[in-house]
Amino acid sequence: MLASLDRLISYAAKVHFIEKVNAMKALTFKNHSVVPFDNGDGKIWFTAEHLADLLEYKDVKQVNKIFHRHKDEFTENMTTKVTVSDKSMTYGGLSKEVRLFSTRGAHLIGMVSRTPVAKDLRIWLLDLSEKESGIEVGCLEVSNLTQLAGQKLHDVIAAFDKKSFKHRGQKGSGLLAQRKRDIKTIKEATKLALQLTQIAIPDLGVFPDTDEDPEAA
DNA sequence: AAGACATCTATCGGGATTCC
DNA sequence: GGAATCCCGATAGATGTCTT
Repeated sequence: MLASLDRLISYAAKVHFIEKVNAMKALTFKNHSVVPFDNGDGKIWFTAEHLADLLEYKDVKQVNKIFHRHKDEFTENMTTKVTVSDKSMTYGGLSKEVRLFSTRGAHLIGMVSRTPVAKDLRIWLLDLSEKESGIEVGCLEVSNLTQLAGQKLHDVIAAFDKKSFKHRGQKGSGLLAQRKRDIKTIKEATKLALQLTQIAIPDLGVFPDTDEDPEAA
């Protein structure tokens, strides 16, 4: 009895946590609120169900119908199929395959859809796509650092390192090579910064193959 | 150039079937 | 059992032609 109560509380806590996380990630279009599918790659993915809701289709199947009519127009980064654990796609249960659409894929669905809201949805998706792809890690111009001084100089390097790790330091992101170049730049910048601020430079050693969180350091 | 009309094309939506 | 896929009739929207 107590054990099952324990499980119930634990489950309720998980559900509450998931709902809070989802609420934070929810995207709103008109009076529709959708939580993008977390495919583990940091990108925004919509399920056919999401798109059917956004396009105000009565039948969820319409999105898949549209996709199959135009499947030759979709590239790999526009749509993918994943296996999820259950309908909530977040917690336990049976597994099933679900088709996902990226913001570009969703936009293409919107292009061929003729529902009254399709036009507005296309604009919304374009904005979303721009925001998604507009992640600006920026660049660290070592030569420009001489114009900065003191703490400001170190702040700029730390900010760049943080952004670089966040957007390029994740496994599977395909950007680890860029992250290594960033680390090299950060080393140079740090060396220069320390010279400018007249502090002795410790030996930074060889860069590891696996990246570490600059926050954790 | 703009409006009216006819024709064509693609989508919608419901139902049936297939597949995992 | 449910998602994916296929089929088909109705129809909205696109396109081309003609007239003013």
